[in-house]
Parts: sequence; structure tokens; C-alpha cells
Amino acid sequence: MVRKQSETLTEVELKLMEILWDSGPSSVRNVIQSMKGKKPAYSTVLTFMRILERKGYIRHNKKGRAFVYYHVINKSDARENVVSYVVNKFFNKSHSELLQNLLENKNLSAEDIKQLQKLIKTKEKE
Amino acid sequence: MVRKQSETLTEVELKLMEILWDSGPSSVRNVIQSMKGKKPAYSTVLTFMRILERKGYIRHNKKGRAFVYYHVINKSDARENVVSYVVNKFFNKSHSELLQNLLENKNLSAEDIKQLQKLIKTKEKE
DNA sequence: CTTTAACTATTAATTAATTAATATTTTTCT
DNA sequence: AGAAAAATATTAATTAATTAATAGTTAAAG
Repeated sequence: MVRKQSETLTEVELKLMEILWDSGPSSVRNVIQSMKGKKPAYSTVLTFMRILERKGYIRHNKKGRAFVYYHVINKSDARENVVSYVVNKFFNKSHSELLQNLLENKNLSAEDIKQLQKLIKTKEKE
Repeated sequence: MVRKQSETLTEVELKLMEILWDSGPSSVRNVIQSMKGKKPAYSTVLTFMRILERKGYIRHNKKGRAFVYYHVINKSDARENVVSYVVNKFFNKSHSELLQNLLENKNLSAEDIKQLQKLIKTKEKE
């Protein structure tokens, strides 16, 4: 095995997934329309839709002449997945190590801290 | 621009960095010795040392005939870096969104929760 | 001083990721 | 039906990541 596929969404893949998550089922043309900034070529997007489909992230139905793509994994799953990757590779498979790192190194607003306390309190009761 | 370099350590790169972090300055041979499991070819490791050096993660000194490599970024920096990447791309640039996600979705032990509460308490006073 | 052992440097090869041009196919309009 | 429009499919091209063989250098041993 020379090079394995990414276990997580790559940057372009993620950008396209975001559109499906936000806009719902879309044709290639729809996807491009939904993109802000400089639009990639039609064939570029098409290529990625195929890749995403091959990887099992999306599927499509034929609607008239066009393919309408829709996600089969949602944003939470994708987040879950990338967090697991990072935890496994960089944080010794320990979620709490990552958590502690975040709490220690990031400047959280007072707001954030209040929120987190609330969350932990609910966690506590169980 | 067709393909940009990874903003974070790739899997093999990380594995090699771990060795430098854990074992300190090492020649290619040393690095291979420190690896458990199936050892890669000498030239493979050498190639990656060059890549890591080109990317600015490590440097080397000549010691006798061999190059001794040492890290110039530490583990915390690497973790920091990958977390930022994930936060920016997957969590809407919001660290606290990632935090909440971790708290909500992961099964944390009672131990973990206790720890976190302690951490938050210290954060609170500031 | 020459052989050889231990390195480094060069070259190669393969797949993934990214971007897109061009060729085909399928509708739709006249 | 035939032309034009709108899609999909095919092909291509480039760099990164990964793995390693082989060539070239340097230092050590006899």
C-alpha cells in the first residue's frame, strides 16, 4: 500500500459537504451557485461529487437530466470523525487529554466558561 | 496551485516526530532502532527527515559521519497546530464549539469530569 | 593506501488530492 | 429531425505523501 485515502474529509471535500448540509440536495450546478468566492470549473465539482460518492459520503438520484446529490453522513458525524482522528493520532487516544489541552491553552471568554460549567453540571448527574 | 502541503503533520511525519520528542536528538539509525513494529527502509526514514527539515519541523547537526536530527517544534506546538486546523475547518473557527462537542458526545469517566471541574474552577478565577 | 562499512544523495515509483479541458450523451427548442 | 443547450463521462496534468532501491561519499579498519 503506497498511499491510503484520507480517513477524514479533505479540505475541498469538506467545502462541498458544507454546501449539501446547508442547502440540501443539489445538482452540480446548484452546488456551484451556492459557492461564494471564485467558482471552480463544473467538471471539477463533478469530479469531487464522484469522489465523495465513491467514499460513501454522499449519494445521488437522477432528476430530469441532472444528478441531485445528497449527503448520507451529516456534519456531526464528520466532526466526530475528525476529532477521533486527531485524538487517536495526536492525543494518545484520550479525549480528555484533548479536552484538558483546550481548556488550558485556549483563551476562553467568560461566556464560554459559564456555558461549560453548565454543561459539566448536567454531565455530572448521571 | 495544484496541491498544497499539509498544514499539519502527516501520519508518518508524526510518527517520526514522536521519536525525536521521546528519545531526543537521533541519527537515522537511532530513529529506526527506536521504532517498534516493522521497521521501514533506511532510505525511507532519511527521506522523511529531509522532508521534515524542509518543512521546518526539525534540524540536524553533523556528528561524525552521521546527521543527528532534533526537533525545533515540540509536541505542544504540533497539537496546538492540528487542533487549530480542525477548529478552523470543521468547527467554524470556534474552540468552544469543539469543546462543547467533546463534552456532549464523548463518554467521559467520572474521573475526567472531576478533573475538568477543577480546571474550570482555576480558569474561572482570572 | 585500499577495501569496506556506514552514511547521505539521487532517482524512482505509486496513489491521493486537486483542478480542469474535452468528449459524449441526453434533452429541449425550433 | 436537427441544432443547441445542459449534463455526465473520460482523460489529463500536477504536486504531495509514502516507500524504497541504488548511486555516491566519507570515514574507519586492516
